[in-house]
Amino acid sequence: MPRKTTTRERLIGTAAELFWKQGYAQTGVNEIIQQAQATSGSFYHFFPTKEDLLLAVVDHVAEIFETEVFGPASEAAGNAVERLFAVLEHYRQRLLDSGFIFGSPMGSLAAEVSENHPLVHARLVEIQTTWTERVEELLTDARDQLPHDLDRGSLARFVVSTMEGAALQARVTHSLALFDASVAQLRDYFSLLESPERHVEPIPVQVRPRPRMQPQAADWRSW
Amino acid sequence: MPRKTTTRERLIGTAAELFWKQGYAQTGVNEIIQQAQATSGSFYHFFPTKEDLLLAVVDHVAEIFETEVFGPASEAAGNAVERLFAVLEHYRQRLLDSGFIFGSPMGSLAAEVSENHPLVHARLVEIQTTWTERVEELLTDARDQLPHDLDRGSLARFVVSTMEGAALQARVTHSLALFDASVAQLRDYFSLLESPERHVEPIPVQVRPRPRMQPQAADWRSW
DNA sequence: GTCTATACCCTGATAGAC
DNA sequence: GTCTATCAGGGTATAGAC
Repeated sequence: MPRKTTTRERLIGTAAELFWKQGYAQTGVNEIIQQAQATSGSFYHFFPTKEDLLLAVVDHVAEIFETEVFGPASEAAGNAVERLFAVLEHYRQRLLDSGFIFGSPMGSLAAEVSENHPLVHARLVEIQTTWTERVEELLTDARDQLPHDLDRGSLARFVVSTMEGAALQARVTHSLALFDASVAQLRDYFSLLESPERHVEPIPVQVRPRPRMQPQAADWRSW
Repeated sequence: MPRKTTTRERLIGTAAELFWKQGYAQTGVNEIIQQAQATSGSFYHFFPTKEDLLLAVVDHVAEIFETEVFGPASEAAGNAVERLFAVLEHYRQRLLDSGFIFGSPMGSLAAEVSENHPLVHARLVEIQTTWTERVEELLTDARDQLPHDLDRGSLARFVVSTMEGAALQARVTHSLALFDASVAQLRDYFSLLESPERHVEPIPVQVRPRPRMQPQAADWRSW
């Protein structure tokens, strides 16, 4: 892999950064070309339109999450819950390394782009779904540490929402305070879930079956 | 208040909607003018530049949150925790009424705009801080229902992050599934916090003082 | 305060030589 | 695959009459 960076790769990489920093619409093609040290001709050779570049950037981001956030975390030490928090730790590191521009890159792109670019929007939803499934898998691996009546799908969605919200706010405030607070609270929640009085083994006799959310969530119709 | 809508108000209102839906940069001034049934001349009479309109829109959104999300919730029935969840319920309603456009309006604007418009960015951070304080006040009102050693600032940040993340994702997926799941989990977390074995009164003798997050969060340096 | 008309620039995109 | 030169169109903003 001593191969040098190709023009195509440079274009995608710098476009990704500029899109995170300034948004898609605010970033001109010329700006990308200039900063990637390419030319107009080669740009339109690789990407017939700006939207094609956007799609490539989205895939690029998905790849980063795979290779630098979820991937490494799944090989982290400790039990499944620890691996889940390793995901957050890696996210945090990306946030820090990028000077806070890598905050909810999917979410903010989606917010800007969803209306006018259905193709891109569909891809973004797809990626987000993948993340939620990844988290749910980790929760399934951790099922023995968690209450047996836990709604893992719901908890996975919660984790992803929190992750994205915290990252977005870290980006906006240029500070990790909110991100760290959120992670700490999430850890506290997990430690309560893992506590013995809550963690009843799948034994017929159930100790004080505290009513879970679903019943009283009746008025929160889910669509 | 039978006063008719002024041109200025119409401009701000439609601009707000268009900015949420398409983003700031993707929305042309002409588009706003047309949809608000105004004209170029009157537009630039009120707003010397497009950025000035953006500032007005941001304030408008803050006002909506005040009058339709936080305000009504603070008069809701029930204890302080219930009032907190009333905030989320009102947010949910706005999300629904707007056809999911009103999802993290501050967060997504901030993401798009922060780099190039320092003034707007500052205002957005300020507003976000206000929300966090509002939530923290509610938690303070609810202090008797919560563990006495609870870090309320941290929990408030967590609630806001979750709220924003869930709203953003509701918007992206055009579904309340993630939002509702997040609220349900948050409720579960609160119910665990409120549970008797956790809720030790400020009595010298403390029952099984489970270590809270702060100690083990040492490596999560907060900036 | 509101209108019409228009200036001016930067945008994404193309053509065709090398 | 890469370059330079250039186009057509939409962008923000202005001028000046009413």
